[in-house]
Amino acid sequence: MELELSLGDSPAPAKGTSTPVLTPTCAGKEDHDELVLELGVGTAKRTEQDSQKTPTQPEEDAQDQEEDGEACFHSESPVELSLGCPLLPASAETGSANSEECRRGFEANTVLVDGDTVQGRSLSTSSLPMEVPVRQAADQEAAEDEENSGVGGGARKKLRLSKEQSAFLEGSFKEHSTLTPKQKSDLAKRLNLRPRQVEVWFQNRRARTKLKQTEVDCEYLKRCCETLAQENRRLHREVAELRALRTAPYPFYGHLPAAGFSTARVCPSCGDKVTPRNPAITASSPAVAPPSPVSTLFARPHFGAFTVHPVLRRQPSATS
DNA sequence: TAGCGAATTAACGTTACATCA
DNA sequence: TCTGATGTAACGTTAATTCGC
Repeated sequence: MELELSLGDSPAPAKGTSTPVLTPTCAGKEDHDELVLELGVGTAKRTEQDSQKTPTQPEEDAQDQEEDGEACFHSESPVELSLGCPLLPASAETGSANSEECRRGFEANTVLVDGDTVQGRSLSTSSLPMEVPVRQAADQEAAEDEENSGVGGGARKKLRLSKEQSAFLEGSFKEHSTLTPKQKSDLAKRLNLRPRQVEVWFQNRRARTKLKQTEVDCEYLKRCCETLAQENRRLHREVAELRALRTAPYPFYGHLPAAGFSTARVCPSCGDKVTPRNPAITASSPAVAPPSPVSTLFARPHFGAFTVHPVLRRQPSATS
């Protein structure tokens, strides 16, 4: 017996991977939930030069800031954008108190007026008595690198995004798992991060989502395998039963009701209607074969609400 | 050339456990 | 013996890097 296990279409099979192919569902959702960013701040033009820099290239970091167009995030020039906050009520976008809360959450990378730096760690800024938003932690890092560049300090510092930043990115990710250059730069400005950081976050987030989905698929395949093994055993037993009955003496048929002869069964293997020559089979088992557990298997589970519409997977660059 | 996926590195946080006063 | 503080190894998470396509 040969059983074929199909998990649906696989639009872009991963090369060299043994993991199940991921098939996004709910395609088209993004068509309606596309986060629209209407900003007039700066341009989306941005080179990826910073992707080539190393932690030991502070001067490029500084240059990076200029190229990003948001070189300095000083308190005297806060970025006021009307980007919708997916995790907050609509009023949060209208400059209300909620909007202030939303924005305050992204000022985690702050320095107290007395000069106590927080090194980009997550902290509750609302409890701080007085603070001013300053350069984002990566910028501090660049500054520190500048200081340490001559001392051979090559250890890279890891920024820890604040809860609010992560939450906002999560919300944005739920809207669209990929970014256009404009979305990237807008998000970066909104969250007080570098565009490169936003890009990296989305890359990592996609990888995590895929990993989770792979785990879900793995569990699903295990269950499929178990159920198919059970089905296989059941069919083997049925075959053995049939063989045993075929060798049974002919008068055996006499004990069976006549109705058994007219009842059609469905072959569980091929799906064809079968009129049993040996009605004993029909009598000893339901007229209609019980629903195979296999048939109920293929409602494939999906991890989370993350979906990628094939059309949206590669969004055209806004600058191209 | 930009953008992405995959693999990898490394920083950081958490937890369990051992040790000691 | 119990308890709280301390140190640390192991492990998980995730930002960041690198490379190839």
